[in-house]
Amino acid sequence: MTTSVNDPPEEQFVSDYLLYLLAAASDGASKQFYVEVSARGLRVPEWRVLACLYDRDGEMITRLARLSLIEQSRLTRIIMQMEQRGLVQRQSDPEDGRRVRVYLSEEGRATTNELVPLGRIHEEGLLAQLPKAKAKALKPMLRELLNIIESASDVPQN
Amino acid sequence: MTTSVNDPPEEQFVSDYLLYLLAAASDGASKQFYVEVSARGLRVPEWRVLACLYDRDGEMITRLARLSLIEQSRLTRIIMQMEQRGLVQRQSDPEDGRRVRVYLSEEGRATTNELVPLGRIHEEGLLAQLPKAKAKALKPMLRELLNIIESASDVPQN
DNA sequence: TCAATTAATATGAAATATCATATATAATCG
DNA sequence: CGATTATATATGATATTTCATATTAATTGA
Repeated sequence: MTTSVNDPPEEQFVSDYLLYLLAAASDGASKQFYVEVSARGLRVPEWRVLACLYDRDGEMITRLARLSLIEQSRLTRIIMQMEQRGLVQRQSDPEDGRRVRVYLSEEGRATTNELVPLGRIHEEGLLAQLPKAKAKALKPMLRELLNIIESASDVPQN
Repeated sequence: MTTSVNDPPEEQFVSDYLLYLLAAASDGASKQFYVEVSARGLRVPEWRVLACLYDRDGEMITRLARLSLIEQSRLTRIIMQMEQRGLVQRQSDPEDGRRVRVYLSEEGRATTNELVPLGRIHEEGLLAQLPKAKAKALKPMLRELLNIIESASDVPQN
């Protein structure tokens, strides 16, 4: 197998680099689902917050930040915006006045209840295009990788 | 197995959501490698650009943007900064005056030549913590997923 | 109990990103 | 050819993000 001098140079690194594959897959998948997210006037970080609250309504800012992969001071401002738009309500924790707990509003819950199933459908749609065995193996593998990564930085997450 | 009323509520969605697993793994892995990146005065997007140029020195802005997962106007400004700092040089394509081709400078190449092997080592370190079979399967699986994602939006990438 | 320390969130100021669109060049086609 | 359309990059204006640190509340331990 020969290579013409005018062919694009072979990629040696990026396209086979784990961190690239992860970033590209994450980015691409997220852009796909952005169709649904943006149709509801949201951006991806806001959707992530809603998804976290779907699982843990009333969670505090710091933990939401960890779960949603958003830096704390940024999340604080995102939550403030979301409160203005009526998607969530903030309430300081009576047991620890430092904490601000974030709750879905009616509207926020309605939107979330729409998006979560759509997210599952989107995911199924992606996995359905993989051979069955691989589709079954992908998420457990990512979870295992994630455990490895998290145990390295050993901040006992959330 | 019972659940105390005071246990944190079970996560139902996020921690098992493909897009979360991808984002969290990507984010976490990238943060790990950021130790090396920041030690060289770079941020992650700049490192991504260097890595792309490692494979394709002289690539044009638009394609670099696709490869490095950075929006074009943002990349334009990043490249300008990197040129100021002496990491790359811009040169307009003699065959197509609209194109700006980006080349590694000596210094840029030196830094890249340090980081690429470190990236490989980091990757190996991560994969080494997975059972062998899974370590072997992970990247091909991600590549397959990425193909699916890219073929969906069918902009014949780069 | 009251310093001192730790933890949670907010905020100011600067840097960066985003979105739409301008500009410049190239390609197409009547 | 010359007009029209398409492509590549840059830029302006605004919004967002970041980083360091301020503020407020809780915890610890002398």
